[in-house]
Formats: sequence, C-alpha cells, structure tokens
Amino acid sequence: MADDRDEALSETFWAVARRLRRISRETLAPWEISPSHSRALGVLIRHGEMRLSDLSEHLRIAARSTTEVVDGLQEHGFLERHPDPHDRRAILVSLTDQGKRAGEAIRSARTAEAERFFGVLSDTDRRHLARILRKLNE
Amino acid sequence: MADDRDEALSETFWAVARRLRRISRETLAPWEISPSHSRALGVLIRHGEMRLSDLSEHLRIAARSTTEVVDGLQEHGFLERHPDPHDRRAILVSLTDQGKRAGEAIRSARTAEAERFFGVLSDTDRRHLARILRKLNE
DNA sequence: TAGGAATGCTGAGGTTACCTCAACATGAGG
DNA sequence: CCTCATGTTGAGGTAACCTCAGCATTCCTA
Repeated sequence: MADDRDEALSETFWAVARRLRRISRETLAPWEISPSHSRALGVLIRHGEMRLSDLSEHLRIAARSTTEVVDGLQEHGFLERHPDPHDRRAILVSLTDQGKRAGEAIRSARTAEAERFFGVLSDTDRRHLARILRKLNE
Repeated sequence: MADDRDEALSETFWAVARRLRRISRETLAPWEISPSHSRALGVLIRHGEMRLSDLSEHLRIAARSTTEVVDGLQEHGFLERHPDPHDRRAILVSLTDQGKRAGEAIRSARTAEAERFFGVLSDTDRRHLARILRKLNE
C-alpha cells in the first residue's frame, strides 16, 4: 500500500493530478478525444471563432502545439480552418455543428465527472480550492 | 491575454499543474534529473532499500515505468540494483552515497521551490490545500 | 512432488502533451 | 522597397507514463 503521508504539498498535488487525468480519460473515451482536445473544444465553445494563435494563448501552450490540437479536432470533423480575411498569414478556427454538439455533450459529461471527483469535498472546501488554485495561477 | 475566468475547477487545476511542472524542471536542472526521478529519489531516501515492485507502489506507477525511472537514476550513479537474497526473481534498489547526497540537496532545493511557489498562500490556505488534496487522494 | 498459476522484472513498441528550431508567407513601418 | 515582426507548420525531440509478451522464479495444490 503506497502511502507516504509525509510527502510535500507538491507530491500530493501530483498524485491528485494523476488520478484526475485517469478519470478524465475515461470520461472522454466515448468521443475518442483526449483531455487537451476537449480543453480546446471548451475554449472554442465559450469564445467562438478565433485565430490559431489566440487559441494558443487561451490554452497557454506554444503555437506549434496548438496546430496539433487543431489537427486532431479537425480529423474528428469538430472544427474547420478558414483563412482570416484580414490577414492572409492567419487562420481562423471555428467549430462545426458536429463540434458544437460534441462540445456540449462533453461539457456536461465533464461536469458530471467533476461532480464525482470533487464531490467528496464540502462546498466550502470546493470554494477554498477554487480560490487557492486561482491564486497559484496568477 | 489568456484568461477564461469561468473555467472549471479541473481546468484551473491543470493550469497550476503546468506551471508547477515548469518550475520543477528549472529547480532540478542542476542535477540533470527530471521530476519523476526526483520523486523516486525521495521515496528511497525516506524508506531506504526496497524492491522495484515496492517502489512502483510508492510511486503509484506501473512496474514497467519504474524500471525506466530506476534505469535513469542508475545511469547517474544515484542507485544500485542488487539481487534480493530472499527471492531470486526480485531486485532490490538502494541509493549510493552519491545518490543520498544528491537526494538531500534536491530535497532542500525543492523545499525552497515549494516555498516560492506556495509562498503566495497564507499559512491557513496552505493547510487548507494540503488537507483538500489529501482528501481528493483517498 | 510434479505441474500449473502467480509474481517480478524487462524488451518492444505505443501514446499524450508538450517543446524548440527553422522555413516560409505575409504584413507593417521607416 | 527593404527590413523586421508575425502567423503557421514541418521536422525532430522529450518526459512520463502505458500495455503486452516473455522469461525466471516461487507458490500452491492435487
């Protein structure tokens, strides 16, 4: 039985991260997409069409990595690339209807998942956690 | 400016995870080892010699992955493999003196790192976070 | 006590989620 | 118009995992 009760805050943090990743993968299995893809889907649902580079910033990953995420979603038919009419270097990505439908379905599945995962916490603790994580993220 | 203030708890969690990973990597750079190696080093310092399979359980990763972590640390001269005298299938891993020294140095560097990272939180919030993470980990 | 099941490790090969660097097209400013 | 900056992507790399199969050994049971 692995335990290590004396492990530091960051150790515990990573243990939670691993658990969360496993669970996320299970939740997303029906759509055959990965957590990072669903993250991008979420951004696009919330903010609508945007440049690839803007998507990078929202996701806080390198532009090159965003290209890959977009490739994946495009293969699923969840989004389309269009040239930006105002800047011929740029590319606009927007969700297809199918992408929007999937995005909504995934959003509710993820909500249910979060409910299960964070459900062991009291409301107060959940608020604490949200506040603390936000602070760590500044 | 990426922001997404409305993102869910797990989104925020992952954002913190990415930041923490980046910082960890920087802290460990002088020893040229990765976060997962240092995690194993920590377990071995705290618990001493153990079987590879026991190390897997402490790290909560597959045995095969542990083999790789051990390979890495062995290449650095931080640990040695010995046959288990009680079971000829098994292998005991134990830190070399160099490994112990590195482990101690890393431990204090990581403490300083955690101090910087989690230092933006009040003591109360740190206790909250530790408690909440532990609960999520059960 | 032989014989099959379980355990411990590792080779082979795969995946995810990133990264940098360099190339190329295009835009913007002097 | 010339240079520099910006937007995207090909090429290639890394960390940290994973499964599956194979081999050696030990355990269990009939």
